[in-house]
Amino acid sequence: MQYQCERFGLPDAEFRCLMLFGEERYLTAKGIALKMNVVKSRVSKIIEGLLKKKLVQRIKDPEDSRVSLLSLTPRGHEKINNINWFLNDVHHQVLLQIAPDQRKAVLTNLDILKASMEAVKEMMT
Amino acid sequence: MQYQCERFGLPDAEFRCLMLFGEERYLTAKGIALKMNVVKSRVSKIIEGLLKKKLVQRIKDPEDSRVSLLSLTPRGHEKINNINWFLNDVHHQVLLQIAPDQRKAVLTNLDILKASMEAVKEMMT
DNA sequence: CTGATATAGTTCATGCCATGAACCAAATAG
DNA sequence: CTATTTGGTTCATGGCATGAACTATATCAG
Repeated sequence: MQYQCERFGLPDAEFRCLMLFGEERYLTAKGIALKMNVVKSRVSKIIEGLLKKKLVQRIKDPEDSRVSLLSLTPRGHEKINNINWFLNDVHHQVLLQIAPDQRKAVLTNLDILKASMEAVKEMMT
Repeated sequence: MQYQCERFGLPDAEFRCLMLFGEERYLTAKGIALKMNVVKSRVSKIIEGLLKKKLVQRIKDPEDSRVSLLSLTPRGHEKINNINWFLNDVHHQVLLQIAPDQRKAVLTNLDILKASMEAVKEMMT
């Protein structure tokens, strides 16, 4: 069902992890755990899959030999580009479905809703 | 992480299944599979959990002895009421965060977005 | 009526998602 | 130089979801 992430031949978690490298060149397991909001043991597993698929590579941090630095391989870069291309296309199509004079309103109202939901979430701690 | 469904002491899938009984008095495994969009074997598992928690009960369909009819127990009704109460409260609070003269706009724009996304989804078959 | 087929459910093996505890090794603080 | 903290890995556990194999009942065709 929800495995349309299959579109890119990646399990969901690996997909999300891979996309993090769009923002930063090097990531550590800890950093990924933080960004993905999962525990580090989970990250180990995810990285394992990505390494096996040769989408990321791992080098030792010269400054701290406990940490390993993860970065994209060429294949990883290529994959991300494909994904972004697809995603942009979909977003674009959705916007095209909306009457031109409404597009802006939809977007700003979405932001308002988001902010409201986050405020409530905050309140509910 | 996503287990805030823990709030109601139910795994996510059981929660979603339970809520289906708000719409209909009796459900069959097949019907649940359809509504939840999962395969029937999965439904067996979910029902098992709900039965063990005494939230739903099962009787034989007198018309067709292959099917069993699921319905809420009193505890199940009570649970659903609690959940609905909570959900309504949250939705209400979110609305309260939005400036009164914007509320309607947010809602209608959300509908527009939803429709657009569904249209694109349709197109992409 | 009877045999073939369709339908409702269960069980089992598999795989992904996520957590938490135990553990190792390197870094840092006293 | 110990003691503690920190970055990672491994393992056990449990929820989510699928698909194949199987049981039992229902229905259809001859």
